[in-house]
Amino acid sequence: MARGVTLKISTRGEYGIRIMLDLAIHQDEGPVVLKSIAERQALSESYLEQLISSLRKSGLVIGHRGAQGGYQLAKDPAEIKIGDILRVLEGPIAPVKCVSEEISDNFCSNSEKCATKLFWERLRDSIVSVIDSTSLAELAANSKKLNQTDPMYYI
Amino acid sequence: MARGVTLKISTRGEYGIRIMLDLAIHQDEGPVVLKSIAERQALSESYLEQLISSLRKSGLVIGHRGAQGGYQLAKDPAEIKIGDILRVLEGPIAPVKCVSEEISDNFCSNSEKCATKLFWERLRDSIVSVIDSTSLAELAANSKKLNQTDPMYYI
DNA sequence: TCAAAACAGACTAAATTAGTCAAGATTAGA
DNA sequence: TCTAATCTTGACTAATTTAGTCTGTTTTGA
Repeated sequence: MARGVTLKISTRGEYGIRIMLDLAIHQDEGPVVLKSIAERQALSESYLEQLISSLRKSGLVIGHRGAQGGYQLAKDPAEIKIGDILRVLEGPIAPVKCVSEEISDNFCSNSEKCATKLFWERLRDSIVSVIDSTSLAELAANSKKLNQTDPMYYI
Repeated sequence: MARGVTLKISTRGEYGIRIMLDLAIHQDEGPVVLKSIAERQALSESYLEQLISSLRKSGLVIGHRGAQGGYQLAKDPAEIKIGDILRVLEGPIAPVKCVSEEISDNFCSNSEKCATKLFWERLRDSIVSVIDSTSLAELAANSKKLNQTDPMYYI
């Protein structure tokens, strides 16, 4: 059986980060229209609409309707962590459900005597520390450094 | 939309670890029949057959056929890392495919100029360091410590 | 020989993923 | 005020993956 890949995220999180990074890079150009993001990233505008809708409802971006409208980051890129984006688009971080970040509904009666639970918690904490210590501002700075001679930046 | 959970593994990996831990704990009782593992863990024997088949083909366990048969670990539990089990049952570690542990088929032409790739690599390495630094022997020792007064151990 | 066990692999239902599509609401500017 | 640009909502769908089930075959110790 051709298996996939372990501990992966879906396109929601992956594309969501690209949307946010695009907004961070074009921050001082006024509202950015979704169509231009979709074109730069070569992704479906309809799909991105779905994703940015979640980002807006969660307060990470602001939408301006009507002509001359578009989207903007709601906060300073330094204040937005990659973990924030992933949690909005993919849910709480948890390699297995018994160590979810959200309050559990004690479905597992053996929690206190569970040896693997300690392991899963260790893994979760390691993931959390990486995604919550990286900000959009860092990624944007990296992107500029990598592409400073290039008219078109890549994400 | 009710979303799931970020960076999770499937039941293949989760149950696979429980199988292996069960085998480690019952190591000196001779071959362990799958049925008894299925009963202790309250999981479907048919499904576990599928999983242990992969574990056997990959050389992590040995199967003894016929009457008085069963399964045994192929190596010392201290030599078996959790990462070995996860890779067999779930595939290579990769939060997104462009940073898969396996050789990539350069599907992404922008790799060198990709700011997010550096981030994904950091996340992958952090995950890998946790799963490859924990052995079955450690989990088994933990389990014994947590359940030493209990006639039935829990995993 | 026979019962207990591993082994093989086709099959399936449900859930998730990765979108598409159509219709409406809001606003800036002519 | 009109209208084009843009956001916003949400129902819908095809493909894939997950999480198993089921039926049978082979091997082996007693």
